[in-house]
Amino acid sequence: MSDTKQRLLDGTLTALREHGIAGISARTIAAAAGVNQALVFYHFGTVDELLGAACRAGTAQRVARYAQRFTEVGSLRELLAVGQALHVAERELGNVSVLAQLLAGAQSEPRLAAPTAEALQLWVDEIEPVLVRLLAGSPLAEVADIPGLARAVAAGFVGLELYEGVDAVGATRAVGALEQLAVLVEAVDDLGPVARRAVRARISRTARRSGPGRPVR
Amino acid sequence: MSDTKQRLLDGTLTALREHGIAGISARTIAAAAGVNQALVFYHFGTVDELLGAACRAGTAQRVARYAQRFTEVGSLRELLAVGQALHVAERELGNVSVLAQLLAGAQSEPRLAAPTAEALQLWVDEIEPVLVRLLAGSPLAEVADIPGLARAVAAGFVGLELYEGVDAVGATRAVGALEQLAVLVEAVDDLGPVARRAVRARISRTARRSGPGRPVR
DNA sequence: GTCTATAGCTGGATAGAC
DNA sequence: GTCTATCCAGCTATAGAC
Repeated sequence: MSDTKQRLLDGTLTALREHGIAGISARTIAAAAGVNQALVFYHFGTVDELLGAACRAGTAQRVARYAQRFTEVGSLRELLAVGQALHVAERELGNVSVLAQLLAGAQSEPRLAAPTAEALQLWVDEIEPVLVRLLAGSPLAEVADIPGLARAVAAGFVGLELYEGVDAVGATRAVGALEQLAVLVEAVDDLGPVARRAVRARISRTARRSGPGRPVR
Repeated sequence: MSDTKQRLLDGTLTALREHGIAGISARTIAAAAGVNQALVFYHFGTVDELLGAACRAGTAQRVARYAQRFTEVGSLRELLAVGQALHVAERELGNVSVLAQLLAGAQSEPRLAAPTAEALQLWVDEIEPVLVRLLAGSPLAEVADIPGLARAVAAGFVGLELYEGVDAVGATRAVGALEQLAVLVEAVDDLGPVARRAVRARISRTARRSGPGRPVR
């Protein structure tokens, strides 16, 4: 990868963090990258193409950096802790708030939809096996759609990132509350056999009754 | 409220839905509102001011429309169903995807932060009493920070809206999985006294142990 | 591959007629 | 209050020198 191309990819992420999707342009990107504005078009054709490429490359890099940590997660609360660490680190250097900006842009720019969906999927692909592992044998796993849950976690994380940008105190509080939810799930998993059977019975009964609640496969 | 002012407020929401925060301008707003471009500045001074005003007014209107339904919610899954209905209706007419756009814009436009935070708070103020009511007597309520949970729900909803724009199938699946989580919580609430005590004991033990998990008050 | 220069357009914002 | 006209900044994209 040529140096200039990489500088443009990095500069795109920096510019997205500083100016948001509303303030992005070949000029703001080039300024952040420290290169000439015309090189955006020489190397990537259009600004949107560069945005898509930066989204893919940047997310892949970040995901690779956290892959190891995900495999070491041993509980739902540890998963939340990794999410917290990721959030703090990425707020400074990274790619998650960038992903939120690109998701917002993709809502009305169809050409951004595919790259952003793929980038989010990279995170989902990390989260999903962790959940499969953590919830193995849990009553929840018997009725819940784990891939769906992984998607909810990834999407919810993006929503919390955006919320954090306008209300840091509220966002901290929200994360704390989610930790309590994780505690509940873990508590159910740690129940004795009798109570556990009761929960399981209750869950499968409810799941059978409710059509729209069944996981989509 | 003068007719033109209202048309501009409505036109702002339409323009945000059609072009996103990246494509918003006095001209696109005026076109959507069917008025002259200069009137944006006459009535609101700047585009950002108009964005803030539209955010407040539009959200207040939508929240009022759903307030009644929130009071009628009798279970967590009914709350999710209201969220679903809201999502479907707002995707066509509304204000939630607009809120996502404004949140994205607010990340790098400090003047948008206050209005968007207030708008999100309007939704939180609806969700919070519902959760208080639904979780009264639940083991979860004893350790969880309900206001925090309401914030997580609102922020997560925004994240799901953004995700839906790039992967509709994945988003549907995510919502289905959340419904299963609601089933779990309800199942715990419906347990007999013995099993219930076991869960409660397990939860408070874990809650005491984990510093960062305690609700912020 | 990288630069300067520029065409052509869209944007925020204002002046001034009505 | 609303319109036309306009200034000027910033934008995408390309042409052409180096």
